Amino acid sequence: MPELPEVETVCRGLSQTAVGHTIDSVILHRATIRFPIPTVLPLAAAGQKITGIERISKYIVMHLADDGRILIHLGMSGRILIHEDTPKTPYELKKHDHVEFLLDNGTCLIFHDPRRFGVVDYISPGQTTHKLLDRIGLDPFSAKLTAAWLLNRFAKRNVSMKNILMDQQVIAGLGNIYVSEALYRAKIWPERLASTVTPAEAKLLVTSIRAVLKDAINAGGSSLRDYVHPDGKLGYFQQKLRVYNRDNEDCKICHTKIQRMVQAGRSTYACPHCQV
DNA sequence: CGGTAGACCTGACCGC
DNA sequence: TGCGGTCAGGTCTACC
Repeated sequence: MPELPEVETVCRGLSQTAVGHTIDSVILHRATIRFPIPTVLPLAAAGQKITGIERISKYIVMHLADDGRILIHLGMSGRILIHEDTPKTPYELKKHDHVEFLLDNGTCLIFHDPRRFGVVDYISPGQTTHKLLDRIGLDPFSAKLTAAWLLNRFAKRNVSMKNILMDQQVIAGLGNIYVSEALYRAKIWPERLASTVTPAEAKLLVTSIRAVLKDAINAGGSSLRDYVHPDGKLGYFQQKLRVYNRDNEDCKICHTKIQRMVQAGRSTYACPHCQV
């Protein structure tokens, strides 16, 4: 369930359970995901203490004591399961458990990804660039993200608001759910061209994006358990969604029917009355 | 360069 | 119960 709030929730869970502990071993059960998982990962990571967990947009970065890093992206269906291993309750490997990280405190971290759109990569200590990290845009919570910055990026862009907000090279972290939610709060119709956005709209959009993500992170905090005992479904913030997946249901503000449309092959939801 | 389909995968669900 | 179609939280790559 990975957009930025879910990734943030995973990172907070990992910070609590994994930071300060040493990786005893890494087991690759299936290295053929979106990109092949480097075969050096187990050797490079074994014996390394995890010194920190960082979220970079939707990427999870696990910092190691020797300044190496493990990079994880959850794709569409990825999860990180945290299992407290004891001699009596060893972790039972399940289908689509592709990587196991065994820590010295008995914790077992499992990268689980049925659709295999996710990424697990190893960045060695000296490596300063990365194909995937180098191209991502501003974090939504970055102070650099202002209405003026957005207007500049939106200028003469001949794409819909939905699609430009999905573009991770502009703002990195929004996904299909929260783009609809942010545009609803900002009262902007998803098919509007980016170049037509006004300064006032851009200002409201910035606050809307942050508010939506913050709300979801707060709700996601209570769904941390899902990553320990995953049940495989949408988290608690599903109830908090105002337009996403609410096709033909009433707008919570004006009671107009929420409309579903398809943009770039993905569902978008919006209120035809509140959003212009 | 900007913009857009297609590609990669599995699983859940729905109508027949 | 089975089968085919559709849809799903992402984003890279190839092509106009």
